[in-house]
Amino acid sequence: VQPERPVVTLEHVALAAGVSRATASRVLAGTGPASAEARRRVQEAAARLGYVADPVARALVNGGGTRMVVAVVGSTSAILTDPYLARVVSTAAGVADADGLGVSVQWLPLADPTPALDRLARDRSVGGVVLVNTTRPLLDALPRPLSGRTVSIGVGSPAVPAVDVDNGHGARLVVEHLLRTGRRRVALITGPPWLPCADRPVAAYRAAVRGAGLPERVLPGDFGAATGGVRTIEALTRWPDTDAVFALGDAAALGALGALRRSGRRVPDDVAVAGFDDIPAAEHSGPALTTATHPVELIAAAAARSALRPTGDGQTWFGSELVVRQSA
Amino acid sequence: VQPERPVVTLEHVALAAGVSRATASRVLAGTGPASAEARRRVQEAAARLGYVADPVARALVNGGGTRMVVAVVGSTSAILTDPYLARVVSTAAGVADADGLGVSVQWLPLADPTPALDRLARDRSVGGVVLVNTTRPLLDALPRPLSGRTVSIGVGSPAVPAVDVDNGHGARLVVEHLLRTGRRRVALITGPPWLPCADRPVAAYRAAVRGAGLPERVLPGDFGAATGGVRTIEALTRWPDTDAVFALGDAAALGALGALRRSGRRVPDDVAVAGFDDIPAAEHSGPALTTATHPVELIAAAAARSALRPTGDGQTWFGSELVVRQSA
DNA sequence: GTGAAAGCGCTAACAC
DNA sequence: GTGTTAGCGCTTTCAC
Repeated sequence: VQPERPVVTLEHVALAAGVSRATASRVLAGTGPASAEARRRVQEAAARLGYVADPVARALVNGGGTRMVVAVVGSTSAILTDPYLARVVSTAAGVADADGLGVSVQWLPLADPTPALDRLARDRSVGGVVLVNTTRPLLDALPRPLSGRTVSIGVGSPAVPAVDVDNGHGARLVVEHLLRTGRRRVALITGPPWLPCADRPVAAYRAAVRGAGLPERVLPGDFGAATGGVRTIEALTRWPDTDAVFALGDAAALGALGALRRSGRRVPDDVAVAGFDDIPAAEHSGPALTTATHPVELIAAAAARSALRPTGDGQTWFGSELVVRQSA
Repeated sequence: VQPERPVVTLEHVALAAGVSRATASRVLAGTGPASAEARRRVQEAAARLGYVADPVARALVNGGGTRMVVAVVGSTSAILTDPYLARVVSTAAGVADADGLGVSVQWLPLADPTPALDRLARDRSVGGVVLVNTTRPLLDALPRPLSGRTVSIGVGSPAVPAVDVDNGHGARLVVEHLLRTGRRRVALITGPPWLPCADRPVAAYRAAVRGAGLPERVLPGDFGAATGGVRTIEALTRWPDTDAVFALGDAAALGALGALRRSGRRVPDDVAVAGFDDIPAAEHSGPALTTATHPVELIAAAAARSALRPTGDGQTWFGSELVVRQSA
């Protein structure tokens, strides 16, 4: 039972304005010439009738698709419930709405993303793709038809523009803060090893620490709180004089906080903890987390916009700022 | 420069299978009769050519729309960056993807939602609507064409089915836990007064507290951390013997935690704090937050599904469970 | 059971 | 400038 739907088509507007459909279309779509008089009458009629162009018909004829898909790479589909991803999708959905487009989310299996990518390339409803957590091999294997309307949040490639936070700079700010406040043995808990956009902050950490003549202590993480806790204990076992833990990702840092609390260490007295991203929860942990900002909404909006209308920019990095709270 | 897009249309499949477009359509769409032989040949051809029906063309002819919109009521458009909303949108986007549909988010001004709703009703690309944070008046003013493909997360109406967490029961569990553990002066910080789905937990609180012969102490909140903190201090000023604060919404509870810490009270020793929703951050606050679960993903998925394909269920409530941590 | 033909609502050539 | 004429890719009567 299809409920009755309003039927105000271009035809009606044209009729009411006393012009042809073509003229009405030109006026309303803003393409092509039209006399001032015609323009006025069409607009008046459209407004009076409450005409809204059907994005579907429009999409059919000019082939721009009807949706943008946010495709996220991960080892399991559990990545789909990630809060960070949710913010990206939600922001993209707000941007796409302005064009009458929708947004979908899909999981791209890290192990074998090709079938999913091919399906995306074939699907003519897909107007643009925003890749999240991409790897270089995946970018290089991107089906031809997708290039030009795909943008990556994270690492880019010659064919795929990238948008991201300047996490190299953000990480440097955090490490410098740690050193400035007297920390001398800083351990770093990284993101997943396969994720290339998490390499920049690691490099920044190494440079800063080495530059100060201090030891590099790097442990692989996965952005998760549980792993953050485990690696923290590991660091303190392996290097008992560790006086600061810097986790890439606030969730991991919160995990570190929990592990330290359980093991009887005082934060920041015994060991300082810093995170990255400034998620909402960072403000409310005990103690509140020192971290660096990650303007997810800005990044997602920029990515969504350029997936829909390619800009030609190869690389866009948004700034990251230090947020000093209690934990470090 | 429109990049080359794959062009395998029904026409090609029909040609390759040696049948007419009509027959190919019947086979592929699964509607109408077709001989076993025709069926086989069409399917083989489709598979071989990698044919994927164009959802846009399909939508144009059968009018189901190409997207679902999540419309959220709020006093300002800032509501669009709410993490809870993000989880709803992201989940809906996953569900819609299965149908080749996208999802958009729109803000419905609390003060005057009508223009936005009318636009929604007129927009033929809108296949379904999921309302978030609705009010009864808004539901009653829902444009006709929208009914039947709209579902509300929160409060419902005769015309609009509702999906929500059973927050009445969840709130009862929390209050009972508080009383069971010896609390006798429990203050409640509510959600925004205009939000009807936040009434059930208030009623549950009143019933539980009154049933135990204890005083009712209700303060209006808005789910925000800042207000949570302010109201907590207010409660302790007005009723100094308050020994527990129950905030509807974990963010508000986290705000309460922060305010208590700053004012020198110990949690849970001096006053217990409980929240509602079990957001990710609840686990990592100091102390970790006692709360009740809110299966947002389950709810959003159910809502999205029934917006797309009406089920006829009037009201669906998902369970809420007590999560006891350190704060109460 | 199958094909021919008529649209869905819009845009884009191509004459006038 | 403006109207006429074709389609975009699909589903769907309606004859056969």
